[in-house]
Amino acid sequence: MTVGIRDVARAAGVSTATVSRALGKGPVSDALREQVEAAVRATGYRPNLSARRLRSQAAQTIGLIVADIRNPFFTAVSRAVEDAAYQAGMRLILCNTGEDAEREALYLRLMQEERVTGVVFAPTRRTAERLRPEDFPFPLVLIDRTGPPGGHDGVVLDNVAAGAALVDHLVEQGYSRIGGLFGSTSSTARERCDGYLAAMRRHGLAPQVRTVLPDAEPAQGEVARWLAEPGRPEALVVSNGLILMGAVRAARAAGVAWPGGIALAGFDNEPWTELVEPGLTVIEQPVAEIGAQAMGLLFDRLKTPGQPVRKVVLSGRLIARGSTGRRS
Amino acid sequence: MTVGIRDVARAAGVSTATVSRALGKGPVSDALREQVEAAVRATGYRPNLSARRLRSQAAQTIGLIVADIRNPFFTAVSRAVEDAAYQAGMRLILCNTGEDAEREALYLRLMQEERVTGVVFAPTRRTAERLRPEDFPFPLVLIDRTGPPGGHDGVVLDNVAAGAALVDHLVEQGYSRIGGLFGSTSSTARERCDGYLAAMRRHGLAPQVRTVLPDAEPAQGEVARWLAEPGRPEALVVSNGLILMGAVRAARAAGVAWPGGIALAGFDNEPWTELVEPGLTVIEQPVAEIGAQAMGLLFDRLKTPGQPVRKVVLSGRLIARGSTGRRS
DNA sequence: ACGCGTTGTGAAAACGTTTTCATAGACAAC
DNA sequence: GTTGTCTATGAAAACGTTTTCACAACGCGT
Repeated sequence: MTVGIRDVARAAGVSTATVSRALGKGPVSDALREQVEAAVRATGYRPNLSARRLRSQAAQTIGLIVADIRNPFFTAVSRAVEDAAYQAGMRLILCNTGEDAEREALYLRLMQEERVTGVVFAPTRRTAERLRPEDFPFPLVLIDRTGPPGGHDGVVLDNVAAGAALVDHLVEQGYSRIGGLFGSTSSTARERCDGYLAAMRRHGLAPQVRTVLPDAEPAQGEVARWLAEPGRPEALVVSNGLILMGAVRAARAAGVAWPGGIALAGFDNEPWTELVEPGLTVIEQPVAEIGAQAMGLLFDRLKTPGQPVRKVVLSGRLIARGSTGRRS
Repeated sequence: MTVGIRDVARAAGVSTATVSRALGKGPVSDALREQVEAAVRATGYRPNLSARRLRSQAAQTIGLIVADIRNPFFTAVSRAVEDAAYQAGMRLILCNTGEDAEREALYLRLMQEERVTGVVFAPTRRTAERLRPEDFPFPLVLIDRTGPPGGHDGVVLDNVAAGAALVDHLVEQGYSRIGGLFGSTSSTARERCDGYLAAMRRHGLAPQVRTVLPDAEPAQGEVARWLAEPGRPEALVVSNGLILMGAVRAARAAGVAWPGGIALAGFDNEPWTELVEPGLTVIEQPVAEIGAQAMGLLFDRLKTPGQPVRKVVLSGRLIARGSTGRRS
């Protein structure tokens, strides 16, 4: 039925071993190599990667496990990861967990069964805490979210500093009743909250924190409720792009303009944050570099398994726009 | 080193065949099945999927090949495809081509070598034209873009109708000098252009068409140039979300307000199109359904290989917003 | 008591490669 | 001329499963 390496061997008048070597990097005379290549063209042979993987024990595959590819942060990171992977001759298996610990476990098990070369993973806080390196036969690089210190390689934003930077900026612009709305599932959101709290304390201001599932709809609901309350904040710091979108929606729906009605500052410099008047103040994450660094860490560990665990901490960049204009 | 099925068999005191059957669906007595399950737990056995695939000739893998996962249309579709795939117990291999025909060919070859169960593919026009079913040993479902009639199953938008609908809407709102800016690489863009042209003709208006690489930067540049010309249009129809973003950017940069300065209408109801004042008029595509239908077609063809080629044509929905407000 | 299908099991073949091992030949050194 | 070190090659083992095949044990109708 399907043409295999033995068909090629027969057509070229050589052994299967020689075909394998000619196609790979083994030592073969130029004459035979050409014969083999001709035979490959003649037969239309395509190697069977499952067989190759089984025999050579090298999957040449990396797994990418994120909460939701529709989150533009993960979209951008995944693109960088994919580029690096294919550049290294590896394929990418994509998994969306929807912030669900059970699916995380399921996919991690799947990765073991695939015998993948490595995994890039953005875990929920719950999973990150019980992630033990010795349970995984492959390098596991954490992105965006981080686990207990010393566990796995990872690349994250300096979330505490970023959270504080937003507060500092708002204070500088004349705001003092600053609320914080953070995602409930990730260590990242918690760190950003920590930064927020530290900065508020430093400025002698009273923090108001709420948490929410990190998606647009829950965030919109929570902000709508918040805006309707009597002592509502003058400014809001939120912990990611989806929540920011929910907040914008809620403010629009409530007819609250900004920065007049409520100042808004968040994370992720998505294209639309510049476009929605008068522009949203955000911390820009170096998304492409996060993905590239993650793959870098992964390849390094493959090359030098014994090396100490490394965490790359990247800095965000504050982009001030109209949504945090000076308080009048 | 790594624990295999024979280790489990030894631990359970049975043959490897029995282990395989106990884990799969073969007939095994309850007693032995329990013994096997215990042995699996005890040994921490994880099946090797490469070996399983090699032997059973069922890859349980579907490939997804798109231009760029960062295009929100593809992001949303891919999420739907992934959901359907994992629900059916299959994994997803993701590939970005960047609208490059060479990479498309590369990835299609990769899919053959992976012996995938099926592929969902959004080809460039160039590739779509030379896509012959007999070259592929697996079902290939085209999304968004379409090939020559009768070639492959596919699910697309009714692009001609959608392109015309935007023109009709603009005419109704009082515009007559309506330009069209379309992507240069996809059949989709061409069809939307056809719809635009037909509608313009029907209304007795003179069309002005330009094409551009379907990404935000090229589009922004083209629109900026266009706006600077003397006989510039009063309204612009563009063929996808990225181009729309470029157009908005260019209008902003040129200080041209809308709908006053230039009316804007495009495709893809991304969240930000509602948020950027006064809202952008777009054709909404049923992204989730496109992905789901594609997988449906794929599974149908696996079940009934001989059935005639099917093309599912879905309708877009016009969402009128402020960007095409009545011409004053 | 006999044949006969059914069911559960194990031995061994098969899947399509890569890799190990053995060997034949070429060439250099003594 | 013998020995030794290469290099290119082929035969066969190996990778870890599933599947085929053979067979024993069992219940059933005659």
